[in-house]
Amino acid sequence: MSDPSARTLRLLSLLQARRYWSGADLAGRLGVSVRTLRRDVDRLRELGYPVEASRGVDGGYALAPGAALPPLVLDDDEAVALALGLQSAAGSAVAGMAETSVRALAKVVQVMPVRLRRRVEALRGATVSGWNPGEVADAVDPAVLTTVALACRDAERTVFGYAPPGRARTERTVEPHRLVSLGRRWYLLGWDLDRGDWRVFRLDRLDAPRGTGAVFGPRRFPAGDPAAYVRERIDTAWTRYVVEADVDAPADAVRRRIGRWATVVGERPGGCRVRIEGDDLDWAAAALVVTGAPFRVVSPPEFTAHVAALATRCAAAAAP
Amino acid sequence: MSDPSARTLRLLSLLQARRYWSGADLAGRLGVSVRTLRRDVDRLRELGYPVEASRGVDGGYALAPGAALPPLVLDDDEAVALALGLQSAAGSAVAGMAETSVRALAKVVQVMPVRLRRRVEALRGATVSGWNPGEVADAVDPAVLTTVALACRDAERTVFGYAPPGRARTERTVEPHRLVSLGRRWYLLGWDLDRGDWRVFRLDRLDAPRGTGAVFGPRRFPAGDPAAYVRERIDTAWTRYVVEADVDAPADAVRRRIGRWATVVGERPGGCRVRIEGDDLDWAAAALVVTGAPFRVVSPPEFTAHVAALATRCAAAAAP
DNA sequence: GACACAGCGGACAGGATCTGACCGCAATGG
DNA sequence: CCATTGCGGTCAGATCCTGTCCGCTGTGTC
Repeated sequence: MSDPSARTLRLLSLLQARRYWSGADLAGRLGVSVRTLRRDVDRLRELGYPVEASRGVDGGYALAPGAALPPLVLDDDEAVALALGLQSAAGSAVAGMAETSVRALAKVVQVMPVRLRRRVEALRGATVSGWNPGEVADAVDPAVLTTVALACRDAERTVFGYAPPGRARTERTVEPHRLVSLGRRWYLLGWDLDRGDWRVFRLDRLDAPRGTGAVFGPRRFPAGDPAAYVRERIDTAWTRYVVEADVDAPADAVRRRIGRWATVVGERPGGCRVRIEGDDLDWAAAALVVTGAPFRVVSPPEFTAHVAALATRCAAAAAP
Repeated sequence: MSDPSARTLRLLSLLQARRYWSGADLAGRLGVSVRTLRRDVDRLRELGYPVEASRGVDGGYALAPGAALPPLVLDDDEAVALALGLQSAAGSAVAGMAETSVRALAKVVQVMPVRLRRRVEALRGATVSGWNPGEVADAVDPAVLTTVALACRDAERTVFGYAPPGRARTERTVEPHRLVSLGRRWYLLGWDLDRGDWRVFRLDRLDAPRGTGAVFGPRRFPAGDPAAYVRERIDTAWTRYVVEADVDAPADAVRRRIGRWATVVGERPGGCRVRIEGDDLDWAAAALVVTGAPFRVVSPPEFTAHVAALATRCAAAAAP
């Protein structure tokens, strides 16, 4: 361990693996004298990573939170957990969070050893995403997601198969521009080389993407905000409904149980009104079932009919 | 940028920020000659990070997956996404995944700048966890989780408030030993200094934990496997039920929609039998509702009654 | 097949850096 | 008051690092 730069990296990882280190310990681990260790610590501090030192008996060093996040040194298990966590965060509904998660995920996956990638694949089967179950069928393969994200970041020409609804699968060659997450779907905005025009692709209809290795120069996207462009272009025909219902349970309790899917829009003693938006009436009904409380449908009429049908369905299910 | 170790770190981060770099670009960014850049690249390779180089026109450098994950250099947004992702992964049901996620999360949080930590806090409110809603009330505060995880890792004596069910909150001083995740609850196994014995604490009943700074020597846990010990000690009295039902929908479709909560235990043409385990009958009923298909309750009798009640509840809800 | 491009790596010399040793000093806690 | 532990100055010698120069080797294009 003679090389200073290797040692600096190693020191950083040691300081992340355990909080408190005595100077002698660290010096021993790095195979240098304490004096040199002190110099290394100084170097880290100059690089902006605040290493705190305490003197006296039980003194030692600890890496404190600083202005910037230091390079994270993670072991195998942690890396796998991270990849899985980011995958689930990629399905998050928070604006902007999904894109960022995918970016980070792509970064990690790019340099992740193959054996770890295999572990992630294997575990992904076991950990189903927490998405609205009605949408799981449309879920994007994380491998596709990260491949495309990397291609966007690196401006790398990409080939993939694409199957528009009702039409045959074709091969496309595209200069990927931006990934856009709308609702719970992912879209790729890119310049279609075969068509010679900007196109929007739904990621769940896209398969086997691979970079060609060819890097393209920056092509200006003319239409301003990519997200807005995608929003205009996509098929907004799928039924979108807004369900409202009165629930005979305190707003707090309701929020606790179904706050993820519903918003409380009105409150009264012992009850509240909730609104559920989505594109699956069964799901809305299920949410109201989970409250465990009596409720009354306010709107829309289709939902009233749906719940009535559900009543007979349940009655039949409980019949001997 | 004269210091080699700073430069090495920076090179690593550049290689993570973009995939392909030409030698000249990298040298320019680092403020050194191409020759020195080559030497730096060699250094990285010696450290075990496989930097691939390609020659000829459009040649350049790229960081490839190697034997070990290189230190990850993340920007602010990515770090926040990572923390949120790991938080949700900490609620994952996959064995062992939860513990690892928490460990990684603790590692990140320890060195995360305060401003980022605040952003994570703020966003956590917005992104509700994907847990079984029936359990959200028992959710552990991630701050508590990470603090305790760090204390375990660093063998740091810890003080916290603890409120056993039905008894008053008391202050405890503990040498934390292991975090155990069982079902969807978290437990801390530790040596209670006041009681002079090993104790198990439920993390959702624990508040305001803080390290005392005192590091304790390794105290051997005598009873073998901590997880088994905790499993024995905890209150297993909460009702646990197993619901089975026949659903008139193909197994594939059912799995796609409610695979997260139910397992398909039998298959027949056009239908299948599912099993749902948990501690909330409403939740099981909701899962069946989400299938959108007719079903029949097989067992247990309580559930038949529950579904019958649900039928009347729905009928009432749909009544004008 | 010739050519340009871009990475590879040897050699070299001057200068900068790094290291361990030794020193006294400054907090800290018992 | 004392042991412990980190801090930082100084020094000398060894080491390294850097830019320059050069010829070589793949790669893709014309």
